[in-house]
Amino acid sequence: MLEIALNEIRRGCAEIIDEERIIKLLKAYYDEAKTYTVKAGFDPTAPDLHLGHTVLLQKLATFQKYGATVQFLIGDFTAAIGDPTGKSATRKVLSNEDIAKNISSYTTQAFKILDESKTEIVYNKEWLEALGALGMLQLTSNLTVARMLERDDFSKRYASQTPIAVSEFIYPLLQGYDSVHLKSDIEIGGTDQKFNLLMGRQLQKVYEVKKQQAVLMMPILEGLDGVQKMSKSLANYIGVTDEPNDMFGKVLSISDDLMWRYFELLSTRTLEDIASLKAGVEDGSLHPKKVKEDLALEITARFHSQEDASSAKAEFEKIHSKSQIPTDIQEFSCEGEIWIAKALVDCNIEPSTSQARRDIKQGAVKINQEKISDIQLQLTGGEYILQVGKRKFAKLKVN
RNA sequence: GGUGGGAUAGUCAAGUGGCCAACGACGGCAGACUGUAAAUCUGCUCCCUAUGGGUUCAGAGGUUCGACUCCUCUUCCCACCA
Repeated sequence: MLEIALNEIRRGCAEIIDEERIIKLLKAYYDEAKTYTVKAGFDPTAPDLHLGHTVLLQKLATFQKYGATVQFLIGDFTAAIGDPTGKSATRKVLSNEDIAKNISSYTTQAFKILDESKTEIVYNKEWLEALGALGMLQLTSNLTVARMLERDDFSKRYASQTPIAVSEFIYPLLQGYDSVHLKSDIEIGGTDQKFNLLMGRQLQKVYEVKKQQAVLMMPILEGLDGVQKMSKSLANYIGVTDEPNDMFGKVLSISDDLMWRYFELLSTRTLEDIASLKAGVEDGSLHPKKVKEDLALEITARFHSQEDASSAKAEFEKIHSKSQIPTDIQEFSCEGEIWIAKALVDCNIEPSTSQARRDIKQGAVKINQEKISDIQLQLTGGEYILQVGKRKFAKLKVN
């Protein structure tokens, strides 16, 4: 029993600190039905979750399966202040309303994966605001500058003379203090959070919370390009609220190599299953496309439904494999005659008539499945299916 | 506070008086090839019913027949020194 649980917990992890502690907690759960807490912090600045976030959520769900209560920590305190971090564009300071709105959409999305009955939503504003200047000073006195500079990010920036705001030193402390207040048994986060996660351990020791939290780090999920981390700003993400068709298509568009990574971190299949799939692909008995389709189905079904997933698959095949026209196309209409380039722009499938001309010249534009080459073409009365490239469709009615 | 350097298309980055709608790289789009991909090859990548016209090189003025290029001011960045 314990072995199985542990293996599942270890799956895909980048690093575990104090695994002994986790084993003890699991043992206590099996022997005495004692539960424990797992903390994970979320930043309510971005209301849309993508698959990168779900890696963490799924790990939390695994813990729930094995006796954990999840402390779903919302960093509303830090969000209200803003983050001066130099590297990414300075975070906006959010209004309370925005934060509240983000939080509610956040949690609805999160509960597609997490078990709500075993989740406790906590807000760090509650105790951080109460900390006060004195508490803050006490907190900072636990740490030396030298220790702070151990953090990779800081030391690099210091060496390269990139500015570091003093408040940036405070953030890890606050995050660590969250663990003190919540008396978390385990905290999980991305590998980029290592320093902050360890801070929780250190502060728990100082503040004499009986035990130090174990730390489990998940790797950062690569985006669709397979190189950079999945993030909204890089537009290489799969959002959990994406339409089934989009979601299915996006999963299918990842490279074969990346697919295994997604299997490990996102699929609920067992590791043995995945290993045998991989072996099958390697010896040629399984087509990689087929395997990837299964992954796409699984992921789509998780956030929508089994039916949505299979119809997304059918739709996809219709468009791509058989190069037919999708079922749902946006419809437009206009009066009288219309010039083809203008029509494409009006139907939102081309950004400008200049671009439309170029695409027509290149043979990327089809009307009713027929390639066209005449830039001057005028459309007169009738219904047309306009297509640019493989993906952009529109239906136009000319009256 | 002082002294230098910089701001060019989605990003990086050439261009230092006309040959500039602006080299190149990345990204993006399209075509071929495929498995829908990836890799590869090719073309395109400011706007406009276009063998032409318009608007661009941080902003505002100026010099000049002509300015991304020279001058002045403004804004913002960066480096060195305090």
